[in-house]
Amino acid sequence: MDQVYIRDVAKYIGQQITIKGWLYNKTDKGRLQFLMIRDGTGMIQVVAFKKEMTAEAFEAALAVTQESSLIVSGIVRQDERAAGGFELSLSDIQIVQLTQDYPITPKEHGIDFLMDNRHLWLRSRNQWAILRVRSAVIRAIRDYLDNNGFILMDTPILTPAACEGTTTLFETEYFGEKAYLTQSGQLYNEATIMAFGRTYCFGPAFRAEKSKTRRHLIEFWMVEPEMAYADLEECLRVEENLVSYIIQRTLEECAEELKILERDTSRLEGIVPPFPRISYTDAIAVLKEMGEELPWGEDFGAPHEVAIASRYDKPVFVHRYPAQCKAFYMETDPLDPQLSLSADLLAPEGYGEIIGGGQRTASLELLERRIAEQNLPREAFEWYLDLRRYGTVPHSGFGLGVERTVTFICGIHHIRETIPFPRTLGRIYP
RNA sequence: UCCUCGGUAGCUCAAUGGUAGAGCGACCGGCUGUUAACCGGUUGGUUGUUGGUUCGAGUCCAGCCCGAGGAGCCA
Repeated sequence: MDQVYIRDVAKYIGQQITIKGWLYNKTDKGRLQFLMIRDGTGMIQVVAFKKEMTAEAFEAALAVTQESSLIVSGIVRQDERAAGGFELSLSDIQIVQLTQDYPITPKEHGIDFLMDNRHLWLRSRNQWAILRVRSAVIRAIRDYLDNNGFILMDTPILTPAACEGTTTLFETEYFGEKAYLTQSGQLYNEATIMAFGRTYCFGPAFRAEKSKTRRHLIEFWMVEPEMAYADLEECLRVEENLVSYIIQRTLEECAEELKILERDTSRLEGIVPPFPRISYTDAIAVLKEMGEELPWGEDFGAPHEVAIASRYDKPVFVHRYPAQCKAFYMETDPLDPQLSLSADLLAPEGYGEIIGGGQRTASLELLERRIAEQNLPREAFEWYLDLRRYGTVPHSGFGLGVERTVTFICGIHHIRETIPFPRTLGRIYP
C-alpha cells in the first residue's frame, strides 16, 4: 500500500492507510497501546487493541521502543480524545529497526546534553516547529524579493580581505595566499546593483568574534538587499514591507508550528507598515528619561536597544547614528555632517537588532578619507573605489539576520535553536 | 578577553566536613482511552581533572579542563 503522509490523514477518514515513520512516544495500558508516531510531516496517535489484530502485530506494538523506525497500517478515525483530532486504529505494524536506549527521553534535559545530541534533538516537536518556521521565513524572504524587482546575486564566501575591516575574520589559505570567510556580501552587491539595479545575496556569514550571548551565532544566514538610486527613506520602506511580509506569511503558513511553540501570535498580527522611527539623537533623550543614560556619540548596547524597543508594539527604526558608530561606507547626513544616513531595525519584546543598513556613500573623496582614517588596506578596496569613479549614484541596502528574525517570530529564548546545526562559541560538534 | 554561575547514576537534580540518594529512563509485572499516563518491583556511581588541608573531602583551598548566562562587538 502506498505511503500516506500524516499531514494528509484528514482526507482518509474511514480508510485503510499506511504510514512510514518513527515512534515518538508510547503509552502502555496493557491490552491497549497508544503509539505516537511522527513521519516528518506531523504526528498522529496510533491505537492498538489486542483483540483487534493478530498476536504478532500486537507483540510488535508492545515491543516497539522510542524512536524505532516503523511502518504501520490501519484505519483513520476522527476522535477528539487524540491530539490533533485524528488517530489510526492499528491493524498491522512492521518494525524497520528496533531502537535501543534512545538518549533523549520525553523528560527534561540540560542544554549541554541537547547540544551534544543536536542530530537527534532535531526530531523533537519544538525543534521540528522552529525549523519549519525557519524554512517558511526564508521562502517568504525570497518570494518577496523575487517578486519586487530584486535579482539574486550570489557573492563569494572566500574573500581577500575584510568587508568592514573591524570585526574578526576566519582566516584560511588560498593557494599560498591568505583568504577569509565572508562577513557580508554587501560590498560586492554595491557593484552588482550598478549592473542590475536591485540585487540581493542570501548566504552564510562568519564572524570570528567571541560573542557568547543568546543573540549570537558564529555562522549565521543573512539576506542583503542592495538598491541603486535608493535613499535612506526608500530603504526603510523596503525594510518594513519585507519584514511585514515575512511575518504575515509565516502567520498564514505556520499556524500549527506557532501553536506548538505557544507563541502569542496577537503580538505579530499587528506588525504591518509603517513602522515607528526615532532618530539616534531623540533616542538618547528618551533613554535619559528611562534612566538608561548614554553620552551622545556612543553606540547602543543591548540594554539600550531593549529599552527603546520596549516602547513600541512594532519593530522600530533607529536612524541617523553618529558617523563614528557606523562603518566607513555610510553616507553622511547632508543636514548634519556628524550623522550618518544609517538605520537599525529593533524587534519588539527584547529581541534586539534584526536589521542593520542605510545609505552608502556615493562620494569617492569621503571613501578615500575614511579608508585612510581607519587604516584599511587601500589596495584591497580599489575595485570598490572604482564604483564611485564610474557612474556613482545614491544607493542603499541592508542586512537582515535570518536566525534573529526566526527567534523573534517563534518567540523563543535562544538563537541556537533556529538553525539545524548551530556554530556557537567553542562548539562545532555535531 | 572580562564578570557571574555550574560540573554527582544514561538524563534532571539532592546530599551541616562523618554510611553517596530521589525522580525519570531501562528491565520485569499489572491495567481497554493515555496525552511527560499511572501502580508495584529490579537495575544503576572513578562525584570533570590534578594537587593540597584534614583522623576523615561530593562538600574546604589552589591550578587546569569543560559548559552555561551576561558584557563588549554585531545580524
